[in-house]
Amino acid sequence: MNRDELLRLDNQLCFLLYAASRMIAGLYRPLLDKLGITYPQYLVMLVLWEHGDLSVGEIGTRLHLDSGTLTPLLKRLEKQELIQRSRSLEDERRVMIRLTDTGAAMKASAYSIPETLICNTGMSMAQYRTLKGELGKLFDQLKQVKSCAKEPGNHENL
Amino acid sequence: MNRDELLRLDNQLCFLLYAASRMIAGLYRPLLDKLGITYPQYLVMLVLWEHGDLSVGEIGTRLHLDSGTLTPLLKRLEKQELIQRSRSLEDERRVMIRLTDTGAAMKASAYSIPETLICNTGMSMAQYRTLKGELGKLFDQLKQVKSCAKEPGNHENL
DNA sequence: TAAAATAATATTGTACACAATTAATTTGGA
DNA sequence: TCCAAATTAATTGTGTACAATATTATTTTA
Repeated sequence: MNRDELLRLDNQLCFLLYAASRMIAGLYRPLLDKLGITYPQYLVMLVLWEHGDLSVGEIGTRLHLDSGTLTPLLKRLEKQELIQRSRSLEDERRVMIRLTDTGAAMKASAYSIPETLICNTGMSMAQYRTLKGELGKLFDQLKQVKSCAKEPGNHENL
Repeated sequence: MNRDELLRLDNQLCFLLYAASRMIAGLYRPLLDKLGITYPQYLVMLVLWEHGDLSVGEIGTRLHLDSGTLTPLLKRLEKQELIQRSRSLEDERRVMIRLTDTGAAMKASAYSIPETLICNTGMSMAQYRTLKGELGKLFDQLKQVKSCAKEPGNHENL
């Protein structure tokens, strides 16, 4: 591949990721509209349905989001009465997120979403598994790169 | 997989896409900071470097972005004097985007980016090719789904 | 144990995304 | 030809992302 080929949009893996991610989020939208939540809010709900009460930071670790993103998002979920936010008693720096009854009950309405979505993408089960495997590998590598970049003295390598 | 398994974050292909896409964008950031542009702005520059002058709509078709996103982004690129915006003379609805000399010259500084980035992800060449192939397939299928949804009378299927 | 370092969250500011609406222009019939 | 439909961008409003900073609470350490 020559220099110009390397810069062609179609040759950018990053663009495929970027575009596919947004297109998939677009497929979620009509399903999540029925629940009255956005796609990032849905990811937060998934984490809470799976793990129960978590602090803002623990949610952020799992979703790779910081408080700048999560704080306003969680306030919106609180306004919808899907979660409750409260300072931890043991450590008053932490803000604990707890599902309300409404929020916990929403899980029942969500069970059908994953399958509907895979179906709507038009992917075969084999294709789904392959892609998930490859993306999982990339994801794990990227997590390593990220944690490596955070080590002291490694800020200039990237 | 039972119902609860289906809703686990780790089982969501969409989350892998979403997280990996943002992490990759994070790897681009230090490289693009040197050029003074953001990742979506870089994608616009890629399209212009590849195709020359294009209308706002043509850029949007290639990047799957609408004028609500592109108009302010392009105004920022114009302020940096990387592009020029001007109404088409043949069709005054269209706004043509043209690279300035500075914008065209920036391509030379970008040639090294794709390889640096793949290297920084830690992916092998084989892994890169496999993932790109699988993502390409998904992308093409999603494009079909999207165009299908746009056909009259198909709004409720998704 | 008091000051310094660290940690957790919130806030501020900039830049996307995208739905919905608006405005201007072009096009295609009746 | 004239006008309704379609096309193209811009605008408005909401909701992420994320860097940088601020704030408050905890932990370390001198």
